[in-house]
Amino acid sequence: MGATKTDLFTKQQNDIAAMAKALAHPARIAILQYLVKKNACVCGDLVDELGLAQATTSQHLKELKIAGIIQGSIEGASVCYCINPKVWKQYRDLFNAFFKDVDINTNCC
Amino acid sequence: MGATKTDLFTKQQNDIAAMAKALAHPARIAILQYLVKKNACVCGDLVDELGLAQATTSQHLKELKIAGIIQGSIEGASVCYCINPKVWKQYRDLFNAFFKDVDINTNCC
DNA sequence: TAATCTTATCGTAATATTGCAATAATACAA
DNA sequence: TTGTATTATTGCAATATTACGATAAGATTA
Repeated sequence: MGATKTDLFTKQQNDIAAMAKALAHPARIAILQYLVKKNACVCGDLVDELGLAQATTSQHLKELKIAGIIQGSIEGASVCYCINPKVWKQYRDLFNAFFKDVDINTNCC
Repeated sequence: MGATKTDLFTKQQNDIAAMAKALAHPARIAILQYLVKKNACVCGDLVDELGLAQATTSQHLKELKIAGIIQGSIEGASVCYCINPKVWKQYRDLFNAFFKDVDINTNCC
């Protein structure tokens, strides 16, 4: 026990949950907002931006990379990160599909 | 160490992360999709629907209730659940705001 | 080359989440 | 009242996440 029983659910349900999990930490939200705000590659200053230890920041970046929503490229001694716009749009579309069209009058409890 | 350092981040960042966390499990996605599909109060059959133990299902329902996205009302011996449309729309709007307007050409890495 | 800078990874501790059996609590039926 | 049905809570074990110091790996500089 302790591990999520993914086999009980559809691929789509697991996919949505996995995307949500990637967003389920304020540091990762902060990283994504920073990259979106800069609207470009950001090299090196993410550790200063967050206030977390370098190892912790690196770990959050790794999770976002594994989720596919950001990408990094080595630029000399440092690494440049940016949003992966294709995956970003996939996230947006999946969440939009999930949230769309709930009748306000559903409230019957 | 081990606990999220929420004080390092803005209220908005913590709010988005908290919402994402509520959605970050396939069982909770399945519950929400089922309630949306039924588009009404659902009494009692959620345990059969999920395939998880009754205690586990109850725990996921509790998390969704704490997040505010569903509400339950006692109906005799059983409990009826439905989407809280107000909170649902808040989620939708916050995610929409988060995902909107990322230029496809940001990709520069 | 040696020192320095940047990022990733390892190891470890603290905390959180997931899952379930057992049990409690409440409502209803016989 | 007694039994049954439904949901919540408790207690526990397994696993996952978060955080950070130490260290490694690679590039740049002196």
